[in-house]
Amino acid sequence: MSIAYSGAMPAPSRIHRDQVVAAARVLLERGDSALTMQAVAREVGVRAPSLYKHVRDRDDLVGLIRDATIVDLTEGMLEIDAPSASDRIIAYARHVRAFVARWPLGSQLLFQRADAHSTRDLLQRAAAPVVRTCAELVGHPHALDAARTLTAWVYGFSRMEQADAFNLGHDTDRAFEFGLKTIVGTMTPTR
Amino acid sequence: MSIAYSGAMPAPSRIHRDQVVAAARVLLERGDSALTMQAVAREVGVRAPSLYKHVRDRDDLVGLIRDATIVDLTEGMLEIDAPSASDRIIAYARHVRAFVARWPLGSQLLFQRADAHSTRDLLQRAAAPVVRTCAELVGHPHALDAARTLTAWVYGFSRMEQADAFNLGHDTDRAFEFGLKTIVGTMTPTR
DNA sequence: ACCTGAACACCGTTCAAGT
DNA sequence: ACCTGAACACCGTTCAAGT
Repeated sequence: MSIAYSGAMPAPSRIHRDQVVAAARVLLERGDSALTMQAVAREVGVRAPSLYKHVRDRDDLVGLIRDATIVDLTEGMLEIDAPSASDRIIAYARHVRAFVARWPLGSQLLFQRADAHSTRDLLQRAAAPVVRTCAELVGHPHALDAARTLTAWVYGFSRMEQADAFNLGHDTDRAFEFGLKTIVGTMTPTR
Repeated sequence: MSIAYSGAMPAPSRIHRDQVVAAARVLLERGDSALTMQAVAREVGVRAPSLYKHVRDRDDLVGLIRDATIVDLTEGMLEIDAPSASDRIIAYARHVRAFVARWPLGSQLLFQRADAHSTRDLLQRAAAPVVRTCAELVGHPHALDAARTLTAWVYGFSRMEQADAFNLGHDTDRAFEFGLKTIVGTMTPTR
């Protein structure tokens, strides 16, 4: 045997917090009431009380889901690399829409009141690529305002779409592209 | 005594469903976990089991909160009456923002998945004034698209604001007016 | 015909006891 | 040092018994 091992050695953790959070994210998508500590525990092959070695309580777990969701979204944003700034903005918006469609419940946590400083940092990091690209398009003085306008719209639209509000159902893609063109149009004056 | 009364007469309901829902709306704003059947019951002066004469279960109650919230929002919209169409659009947007600020948790229900047909109808009725005014501004072909773009933005912005996301804190009013001017600007070409 | 106490199921959480 | 069964508190919900 390659590694010295003693039977009296403390038991190494069989699970990692990331696995817990990942399992919880999936369960949440089956509805808020599906996210029970027992279900999460079963999913990671352990009993419910063991989870409290990795998360403080259920609220803490939900907070961790939120953080993981923001990080996941950010990673997708960072993979986007289009030549022109306006193409990049468009790609960002489409990515957010697809992300919300993939994690409808999880993405609802994004803009839930967040007191935790760390969460606010993560949100800021997620927004950075959009703000940067907006700066290229409209200059620094209005970059932040423009980025917020785009973000608010794309988030709101995606949420409405998931809720199937306003009978958006019929032609969602067309409706999305209309709004996108409208918003991006204000950043790229015809020349 | 003015009304004939018999002691054997069935007891008339001491509470009305509207009171239950109204109490529940207020409790929800203290956090989702504050909305317990017992708390609602206490608020209307009754015991928890009695509530089941008026609502099917807790999920049903939340659905009723959502519906009442939409109706409340709609009533506020209908009170708005500005001379010019663009002034009305601006007033609608500001009203939504103020409404979300007043009912942050309740308004989160607005764009939660709704299967109930009645809820979809209520949402449509809430949107009607905005759609109508957009038609005045941009003509019928794009009225729906324009209304959706505005609605998505104002809802998204308000939600971000309530979440205190992106450190919006500093100058929210200015940020809101910037976005509003941007969106309304696309509906009222400078002439 | 509404209201209630008692009872039950289920979930979050703690903790002493295992390994 | 992690894991677990047992136990407890709390909440949603049902129901038989009151009026």
